[in-house]
Amino acid sequence: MDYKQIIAEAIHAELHESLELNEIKLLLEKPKHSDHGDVAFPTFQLAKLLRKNPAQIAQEVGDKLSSPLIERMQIVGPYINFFLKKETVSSAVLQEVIAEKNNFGNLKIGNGTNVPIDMSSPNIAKPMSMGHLRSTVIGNALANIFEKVDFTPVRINHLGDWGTQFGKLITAYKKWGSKEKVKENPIEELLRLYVKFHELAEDDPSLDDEARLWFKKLEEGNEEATELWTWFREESLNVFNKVYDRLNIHFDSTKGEAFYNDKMEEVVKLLDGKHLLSANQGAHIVDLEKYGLNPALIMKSDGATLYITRDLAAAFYRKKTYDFSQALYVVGQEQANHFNQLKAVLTEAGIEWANDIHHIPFGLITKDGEKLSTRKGKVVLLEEVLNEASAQALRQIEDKNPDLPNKEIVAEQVGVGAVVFHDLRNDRLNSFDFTIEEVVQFEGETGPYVQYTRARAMSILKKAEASDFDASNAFELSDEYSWEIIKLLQEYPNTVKRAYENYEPSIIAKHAVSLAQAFNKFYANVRVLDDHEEKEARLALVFAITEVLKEDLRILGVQSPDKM
RNA sequence: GUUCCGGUAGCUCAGUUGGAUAGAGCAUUCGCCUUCUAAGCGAACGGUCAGGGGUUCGAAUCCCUUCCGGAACGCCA
Repeated sequence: MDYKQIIAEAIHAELHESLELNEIKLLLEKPKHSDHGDVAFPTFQLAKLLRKNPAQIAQEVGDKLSSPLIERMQIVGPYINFFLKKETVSSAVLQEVIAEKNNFGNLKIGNGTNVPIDMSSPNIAKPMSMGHLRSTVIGNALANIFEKVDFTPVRINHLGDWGTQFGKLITAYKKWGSKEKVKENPIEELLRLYVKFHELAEDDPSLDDEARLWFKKLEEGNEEATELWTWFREESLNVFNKVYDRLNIHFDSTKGEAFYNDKMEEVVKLLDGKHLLSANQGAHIVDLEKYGLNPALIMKSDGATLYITRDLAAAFYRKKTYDFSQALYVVGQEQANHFNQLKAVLTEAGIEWANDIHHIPFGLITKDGEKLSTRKGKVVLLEEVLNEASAQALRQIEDKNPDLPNKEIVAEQVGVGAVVFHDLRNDRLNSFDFTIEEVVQFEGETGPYVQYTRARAMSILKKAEASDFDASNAFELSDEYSWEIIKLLQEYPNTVKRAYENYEPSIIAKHAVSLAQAFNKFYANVRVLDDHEEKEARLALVFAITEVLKEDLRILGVQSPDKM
């Protein structure tokens, strides 16, 4: 139920000569303080229009208004404050949630069109760090949000399985590596080799030459190089998949950078055909000065292609394969320049879908104030963070709820939930300095707090043996505590819409926290299971809470244990 | 140097399109488990919204400017 709409209609009935219906709706606001009512109409704009004192207008208009939804009105200076009939609104909102269940909040925006989402994209032979977590969980949450508003998301893991680093890796492996050690501990060993390479290459430039040579061989299909590359890739993927399983995130495509090796020549031809390429110090560039950007380097002086060439090839491939309405790239904000270039090159080439490409940037994670860098060995390993979180959750369960069945499973859901939720609860673009204490928290505005809240609600439903409700019943609630919940439930579709429009999962996370806070206040002050004339309506409210919290968490990629 | 992000309570952050008295969580102190899970609830403490100008009936929010922090800026991805 959209009560703002109904209030707007009531006002419009009196003011149709001065303002359009949606103008009125835009003016309506949600007061910050509950003693200012549920909806407020400020009359400043109207005062300007009618050249009258705003307080006077409020008085005159307010006197004439009426609607079955309005319990009472209060005119405070230039504001008309509306207090809604809690019973009527509660019933309508709960009927809606009960009828729609987890589909509550679904919107018809995308017409089912495809939206490829470039996300996660770890580099082969390197460990997954907290930085990859961000791309992975933000991408997954956006995929869920897009699905909820009727798009068809395509989760693409654009693996970093190509590039000059493989030349370095092969060089390092041949010099200092062993098959046994890699088999034993693939990522750790490959990382050790990679770090060692960089350390020694600082004093010995011949190593870089050798690495370049090996990469060249790899590009030319040299057997030994290809064999090593394939092996590194396989071992790495096995390790990654374990983490993805724990996060419960899966991909529709794992076509990585290597997949586009044979598709870049076409890009170069296309750009050349449009006379966009110019030679510069032996390299081929697209000049982007008119976009205020530095030139895009399409081909190096040695003939090798670059990152942007590959991403252009990928963009064309995705358009051809998915005919997308939008294409998202969930990649750190430090690559904003790259995506600006990508769009600018496509625009220069006259590609009409260039503006459907959206870079979804996110903030940097640092450790002790320093940027994480695999090369320097400065990493926060994702797997270790998840392990620690899960272990702490298990300790918490042993302490607070030792009789809980399936402790390990719940501990994993709670621990991983804490980490994922932490990454999604704030604005994507915020940077943060990593500390395990902050990430693995179970109290306050955290994932486990939301999970716990829902588990308490589930427990009430179980005791009442209430699992389903008839949406045609009336569910009239009158107390202040349920009213706060009702208002938050009512906002849900708009919350989903805002999350979609802003590509911002944190809007969902904030809604989950607000809802959980409102429910915990209700829980502390209102008895549900006691005999009371509103008991059935209260149970329905509890049911609605469990549904919407679960849906919020599902969108974020967090599990909802029924007990914890 | 240029461009882009950011600066709100001790710490981490909210603050739809500009609206009434700037809000949470953590931390600290103090209350609440014979009643639906205390991973909870309540209370106290805590602020020149970085500084200065401007636009407006009204600015944390928009514009200009200064300061501070971070990032990016052709042969890595």
